[in-house]
Amino acid sequence: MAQVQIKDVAARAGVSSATVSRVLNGDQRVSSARRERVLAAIEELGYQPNRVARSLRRRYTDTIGVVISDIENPHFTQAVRVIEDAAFAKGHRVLLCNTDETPAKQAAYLEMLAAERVVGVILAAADAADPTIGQVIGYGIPVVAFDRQVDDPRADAVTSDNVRAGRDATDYLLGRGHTEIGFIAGRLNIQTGSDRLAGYTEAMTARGLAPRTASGKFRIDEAERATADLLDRFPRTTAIVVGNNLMTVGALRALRGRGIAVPDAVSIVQIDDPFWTELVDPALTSFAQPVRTMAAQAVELLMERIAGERDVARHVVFPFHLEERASCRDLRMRPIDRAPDHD
Amino acid sequence: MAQVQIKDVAARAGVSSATVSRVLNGDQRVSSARRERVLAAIEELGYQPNRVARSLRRRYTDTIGVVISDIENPHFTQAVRVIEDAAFAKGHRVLLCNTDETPAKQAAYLEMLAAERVVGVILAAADAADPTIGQVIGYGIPVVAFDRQVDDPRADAVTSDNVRAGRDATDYLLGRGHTEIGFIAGRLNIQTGSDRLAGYTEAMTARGLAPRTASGKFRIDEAERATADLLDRFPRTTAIVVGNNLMTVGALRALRGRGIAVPDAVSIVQIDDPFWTELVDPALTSFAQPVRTMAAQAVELLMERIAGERDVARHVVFPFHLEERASCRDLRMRPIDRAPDHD
DNA sequence: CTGAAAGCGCTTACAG
DNA sequence: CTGAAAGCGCTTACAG
Repeated sequence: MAQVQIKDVAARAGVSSATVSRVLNGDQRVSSARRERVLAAIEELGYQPNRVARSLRRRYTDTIGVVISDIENPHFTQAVRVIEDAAFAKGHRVLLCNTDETPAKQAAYLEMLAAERVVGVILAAADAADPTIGQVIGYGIPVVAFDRQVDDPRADAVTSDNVRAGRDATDYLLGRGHTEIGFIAGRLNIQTGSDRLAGYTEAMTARGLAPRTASGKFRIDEAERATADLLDRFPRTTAIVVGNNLMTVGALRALRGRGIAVPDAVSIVQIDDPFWTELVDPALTSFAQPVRTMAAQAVELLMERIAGERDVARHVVFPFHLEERASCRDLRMRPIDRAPDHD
Repeated sequence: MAQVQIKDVAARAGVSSATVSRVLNGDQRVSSARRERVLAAIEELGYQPNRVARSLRRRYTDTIGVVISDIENPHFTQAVRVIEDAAFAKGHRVLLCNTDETPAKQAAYLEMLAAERVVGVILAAADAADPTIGQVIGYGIPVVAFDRQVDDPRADAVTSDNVRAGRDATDYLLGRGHTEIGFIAGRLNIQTGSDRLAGYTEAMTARGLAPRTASGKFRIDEAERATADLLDRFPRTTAIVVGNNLMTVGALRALRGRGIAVPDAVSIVQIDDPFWTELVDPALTSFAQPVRTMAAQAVELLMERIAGERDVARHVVFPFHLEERASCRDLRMRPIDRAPDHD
């Protein structure tokens, strides 16, 4: 209960607190005789340096803040895993915050991280325009935007080419003869949401087709409702692009609820590729992001900033890649239940 | 860059630092005139109190440590979500640590949390016997074991009735005419792993049947291998109980890899019930834990300890419940492809 | 109600 | 190589 402090160790070893501190911090200018005594005393007393005091004195911590918008989304979970691993290996701790896509929570957490004097922040922003981001950077704390760009130009960023993913997913279906293609969008105030929608819209209008969308807000339940809504409005829909992995769960629930077969009646392309995708019936054709690589990149950018090795902001964009599975039907093939055309 | 401190605010407001501190901490004994001036100065200067200094002075933080063993397991993710929410609502921050089921990492993180002087710890232990747990408690920091019991009797605990889940899952299959039942076990040095296995073994031996198990170590890839191994050793297996949700992914991969149909050739019962379960083909019959309720309970126990309201350790155990879906075949029914028996 | 002063437990120039 | 002393930025008895 009464915690052992540096002066207790010093007394036991018969040296000053300064010497104990030097041993603790690997300062070479300590005689080996004294070093041994100090080490022995630390061992005997079970001394644990108080990191709060150390941080106060040094004026910085060794903690990095990671702010994500949805801890229940495997996309972010995978990223956190990589970030935490890399940070731990470099002697950093991770203070993890979950904003639930709520701007107010994001601001509160960023303020906390600033007050905590963390050395850096990795942020999947719920609100790209949040002025708190600028405040954090103003305190000299580097910020790396992950998954989503932020407005402040001083922040580094690691993102995917979301516009392209939306476009490619749509083109994939267009190329297989679909034209009645719907889109289940994420939150439109979030870059991944609006960019993927923009890509879809671009691909549709390039072919002279009218977009047909509904918002699932990156959530399972909302996506289920949105999909039902889309099907009501456009009963002739033959294909749906779903804007992220959680919304796919909702979309599939809606389709099953109505007894609509995938891919026979409606084809599905998913943006994202979580680990359970291939177990679904049918296995889902997906556009996958290299999440782990992206997370590692984010840590790398942050470390460069913390080390003061770089002053100009960098923005790294990763491509998606197609995982072709079984959830899309090719409408150019002869339908099974019709008589063959003569040619 | 040059951060605003309490003395800057004091100077601006024409009061002492003590007064600023009192305003900050809601001390009632400050005249409203001065309070207003202080508040105005804080606003004008954009002052953010340094929490590190505050923590050092107060000798405690408002951070709680959450140590989980696998952040990529939805079971823990759901729990973290609830814990973080509840903690935030009560003015606490969460320092999240991921041990990857590694005892060494657990010890390192617990030491860090102790050095950080967190107010409490929620721990899903990778190593129940870790002496560091006792050290943390010895520092006066309450520990609540989550998901898995720890050896130190001073810790509170919130767990599920894992023995019973293993037994019930096995009995479920026995009741449907299966006898050639295998078990894909988790890590046996972890309580959830050994308890579920114990329940399975109990149910089998009660019927005079020999257990047949393989260890998937709570991991997808290991479970795939383990399942293949089990099928090699026991080709007549008609049913498998899988010890957690991630291992189900591996088990299904192994079965599909060999073209074994579920449930026609082999039935599956899963312990755990993640959100993607019902999308799998076939939807999986599962024994589900009330994870969110358990997480909320863990926070509650921790808060009681932090508030000093309770001295004796409590252990709360939750039951699993059966979600009956489509992954089990009833062998007592007449097989479709055989001629009817005469009776 | 208010302020001067001590102190939280470290680290680090400074002097020797 | 070593120690005495100052100081990190707050909070909180203490005295008034």
